Amino acid sequence: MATSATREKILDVAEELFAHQGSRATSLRAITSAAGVNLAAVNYHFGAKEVLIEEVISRRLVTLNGQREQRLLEVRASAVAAGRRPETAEVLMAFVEPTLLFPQSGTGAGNFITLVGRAMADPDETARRIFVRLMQPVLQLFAELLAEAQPELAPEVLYWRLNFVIGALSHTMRGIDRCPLPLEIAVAKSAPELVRLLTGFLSAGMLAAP
Amino acid sequence: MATSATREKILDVAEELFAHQGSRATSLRAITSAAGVNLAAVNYHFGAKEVLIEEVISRRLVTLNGQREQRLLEVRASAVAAGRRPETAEVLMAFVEPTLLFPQSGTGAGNFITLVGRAMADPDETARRIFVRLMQPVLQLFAELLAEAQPELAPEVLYWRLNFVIGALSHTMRGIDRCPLPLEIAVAKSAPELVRLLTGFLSAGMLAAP
DNA sequence: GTCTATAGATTGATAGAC
DNA sequence: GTCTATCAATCTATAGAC
Repeated sequence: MATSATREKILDVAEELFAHQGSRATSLRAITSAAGVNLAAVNYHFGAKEVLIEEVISRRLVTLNGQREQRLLEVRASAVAAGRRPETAEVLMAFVEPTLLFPQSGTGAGNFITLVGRAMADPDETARRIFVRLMQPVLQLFAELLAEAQPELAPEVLYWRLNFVIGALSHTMRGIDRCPLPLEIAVAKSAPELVRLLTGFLSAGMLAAP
Repeated sequence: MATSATREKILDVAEELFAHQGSRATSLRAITSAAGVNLAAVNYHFGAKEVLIEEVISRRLVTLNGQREQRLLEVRASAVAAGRRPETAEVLMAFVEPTLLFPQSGTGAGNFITLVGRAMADPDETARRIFVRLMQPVLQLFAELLAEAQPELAPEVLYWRLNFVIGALSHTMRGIDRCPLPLEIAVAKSAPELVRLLTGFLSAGMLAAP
């Protein structure tokens, strides 16, 4: 049996604590006491802390990447059907929108987006390796579609611009429930507004003359 | 006496290990054995691990932020002298160029840029708090100059675009000595090329119609 | 300033009763 | 499946000889 009330409770609490402190700084005792379960339950259900980390990441990331992939393939299909190239703006929207709207998809999903926004920058090998492996296919597809939208762009320019896109997006993900930079002009924005602001910024950057 | 061979050796090794594993995952034993000094030397020279972390960050960040501030003030001064507004592209260049060229300013400075690129996303409160405090003044100045360059931009749009800039830059900093995203088209670039690519991308994003 | 030795706390993981 | 109790390892920090 894959599901169990205790198992799910552990996953939910671990997700929240990992998002705000990192997996390395979060002890199994902190998780089990906050979840109201016994310390030994973690090892009974997951075997090791590393497996718990992997499960916390993959549980929702598989779903999110499925949404991203579907949106990207729809963009490609409708471009092919119309006999045109995909547009940079719609490719970016297909990746960014599911990501920033994901917190609305279920309780605790907001913690998950913060967690994933940190995963790529995480100095902890364990978490980063798991994350990169799960992201590789959809990132590859994302890169292909951006290349189809701008075939005139040199591959290395496209590669680094894709990195700028991922950097801006993951920073936004980390700050989605609070203002990321502590400045006087800091103003919180709703997720749909952030989608619009971010895709507008990124489209202009991608389409800039090299 | 502020300098000592042992003290500097500890700082250099800690900088490298912190950059690649994070401060939390790096034990004092790992630092002292790699540095070839005694374990107790850390507490003799710094008093506590937290102070060592602060020292590693501030040692070079004060210098880097000084360069950034000087460049930003020069941009403002030359605009005032010419009776015009600062240009978005030159403001971005004043912040980005010293950052990405900093690794050439001394041995081990490349590790520092990787470290700082991670600091803002670091889940560890200690490192992030130290970092944010040191960054606040120059970030404030950076935001002011971007606002002077584009006074028509609503403050909240400017705030979030500044976040996109910082996100893209810090991601680039993390990957300056290797390719950040594991894709087939990954190609390493020299620091001056990255400066040009990044500022071009960011200028277009900042200047996009809202 | 540098060393050995160790205190004192916390960690991930497990054994075994129920 | 859940619990108590505990092991073995690791960590930061310090005391005190040299």
